[in-house]
Amino acid sequence: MDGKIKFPISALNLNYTFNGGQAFRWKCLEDNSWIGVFAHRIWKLRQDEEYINFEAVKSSNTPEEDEAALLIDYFRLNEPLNELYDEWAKCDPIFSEAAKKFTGVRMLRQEPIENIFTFICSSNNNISRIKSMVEKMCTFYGSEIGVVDEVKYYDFPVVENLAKSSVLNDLQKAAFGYRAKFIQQAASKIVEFGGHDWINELKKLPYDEAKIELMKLPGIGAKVADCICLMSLDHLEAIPVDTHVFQIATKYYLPHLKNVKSVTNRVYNEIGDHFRTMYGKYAGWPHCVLFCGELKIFQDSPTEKRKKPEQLKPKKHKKTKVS
DNA sequence: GGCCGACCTGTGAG
DNA sequence: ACTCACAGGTCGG
Repeated sequence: MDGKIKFPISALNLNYTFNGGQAFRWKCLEDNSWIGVFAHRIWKLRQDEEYINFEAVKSSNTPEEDEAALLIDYFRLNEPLNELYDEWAKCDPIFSEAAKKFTGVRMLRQEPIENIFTFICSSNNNISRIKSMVEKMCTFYGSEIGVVDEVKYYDFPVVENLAKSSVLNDLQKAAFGYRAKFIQQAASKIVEFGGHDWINELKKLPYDEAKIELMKLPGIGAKVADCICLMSLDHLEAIPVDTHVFQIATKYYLPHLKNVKSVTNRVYNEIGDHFRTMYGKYAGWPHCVLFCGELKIFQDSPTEKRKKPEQLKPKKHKKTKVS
């Protein structure tokens, strides 16, 4: 490994953080290390009790940087997570319960362009297809960073590449469906608005104004805009209200919304405001912890199935890997 | 301003 | 094998 950061595993859980619906490019390898891309590098991460061990591969034309600092920024390691958990637990017994299992969930600070186009793909879509679409964008339009374990890794494409007119046809052929048009058009608009300067403005604007700006892009409605605000623009009070969050809200906090026909703008804002009133400025973070509790991927693990008895049905042809 | 239906396509449960 | 609802929603009427 290239380096290590002294950081307890109790305050960063890579599994919950990477599989909690924030990012779509991280993969867990058989030796329990994680491999993924950000900051123009291929990262291999491996934790032990005390340290985050890391290895970073970059292309020859990528400038040197303090790579530990890049990790600290990406994982927001300077945020005292245990203290924050304590605060949120005081505000909310439901959080307190979820926090017992979901420790070390960190809001990543992702790259806005990647975040924007990933979440345009996410709408009305399933996780595995979202992942494959993101990888397609990277291999089609991203530059190769390097090879690790005989696998090529690509950077997320620059926005100018996604704005090209040929992208529409390419992505339609690659089965992107109606999102092909959203991607090409959104990229064009971002370039038109000023590219990275526009992105940087969004970070400086107040949350609600940044959200309005984002919603000028095709394929970005309230929910996706909130994902982007929360995950890559440092607006941690954003609460993306999707089907899962709606379920959580009606089950635990706002039962009167149980039989609304659809999540209208009014309902959407009521749910977000409820979380913000409860938790304050960082509301999106504890929301993310609660969200983990709703995800299928984190349920029914053999050691802790206590949710639904009917899921104890015998599984056919289930092969268990023995390591 | 709120509500409703259509929407590309792959995945996974039945 | 073969449906068919659904997937971290958005858009236009």
